[in-house]
Amino acid sequence: MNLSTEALLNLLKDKNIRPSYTRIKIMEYLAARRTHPTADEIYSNLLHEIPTLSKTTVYNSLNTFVKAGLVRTVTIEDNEARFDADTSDHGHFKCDMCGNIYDFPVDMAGLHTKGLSRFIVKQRDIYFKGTCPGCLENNIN
Amino acid sequence: MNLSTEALLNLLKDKNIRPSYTRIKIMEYLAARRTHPTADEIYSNLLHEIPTLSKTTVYNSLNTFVKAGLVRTVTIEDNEARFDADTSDHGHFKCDMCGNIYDFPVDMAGLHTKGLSRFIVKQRDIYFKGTCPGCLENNIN
DNA sequence: GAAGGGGTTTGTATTAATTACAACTTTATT
DNA sequence: AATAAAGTTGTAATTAATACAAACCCCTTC
Ligand SMILES: [Mn+2]
Ligand SMILES: [Mn+2]
Ligand SMILES: [Zn+2]
Ligand SMILES: [Zn+2]
Repeated sequence: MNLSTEALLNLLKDKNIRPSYTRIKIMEYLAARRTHPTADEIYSNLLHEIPTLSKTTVYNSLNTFVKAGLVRTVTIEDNEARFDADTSDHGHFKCDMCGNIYDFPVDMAGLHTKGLSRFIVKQRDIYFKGTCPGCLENNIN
Repeated sequence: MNLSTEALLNLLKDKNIRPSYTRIKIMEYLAARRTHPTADEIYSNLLHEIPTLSKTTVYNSLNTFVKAGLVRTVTIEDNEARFDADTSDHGHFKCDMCGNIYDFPVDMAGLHTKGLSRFIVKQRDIYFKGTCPGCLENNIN
């Protein structure tokens, strides 16, 4: 990730998404970090830069990106969707103490499943939960 | 699954969950099917049998079961939680046409991941999306 | 440069899943 | 039977997400 603004502009154009100022800012925000933010987090953090920003626009833009395949939804939590500009194969780990969501590499080709021979699989999501190294250290009682 | 009512009763007792009539009915409903119902589905379908049932009770019971590890939450959709009395290792496939959620076997031990050596993993969820065989057949245009 | 049109953004209202909470009921204990 | 503890219920509150119409922006055409 961490695309240049120009590379990002072409990414949107290729998908026939008009690269408006707001969309670029939202996409830049997502592409620049690994934090898998919620729509609300994106809205709150961009409000300083774009004082007229509406939360509906954030949702509209994110839905546009997801439909185009530029962004993936991370549903590791049951109460709110998170977003990820990294659409390459990887897993997500959520720490039950700090709430952070970490990326980790997964060998999708080596993932052995049964009974799906007649299914068409379009998307694979792998979600792990537990405790992260940082929280394990801080929690030496 | 498809436990006898007695086996189910012991399951609850072992976890120090008092086996009330409502809880048994909810647990039986879950254990008897593979459909991964929502809280609302459980509520609607049990209302005939338990006319005084409250939706809050369904949520309370499900949360109790999940905390005790008797039921798992399936967050394959971003808008509502689904529930599963089968807590053994298996994956979930959601068909984007009919919306059905299917179980499938996964070799969790053979799942190769990297960078998690210092993490404590407590839960593993595997969610696939695509089209199921039934919908593929019906859709021969 | 005014007029028009398509796409974008915005604010507000609405929907819907989930939780909070206090009153009420049932079950267990003495 | 009295009392305490746990479970259930109905209503209100919370909150993520969508619906929708008005306002806005940008580009083309006259
Ligand atoms: Mn990620
Ligand atoms: Mn299942
Ligand atoms: Zn942590
Ligand atoms: Zn299907």
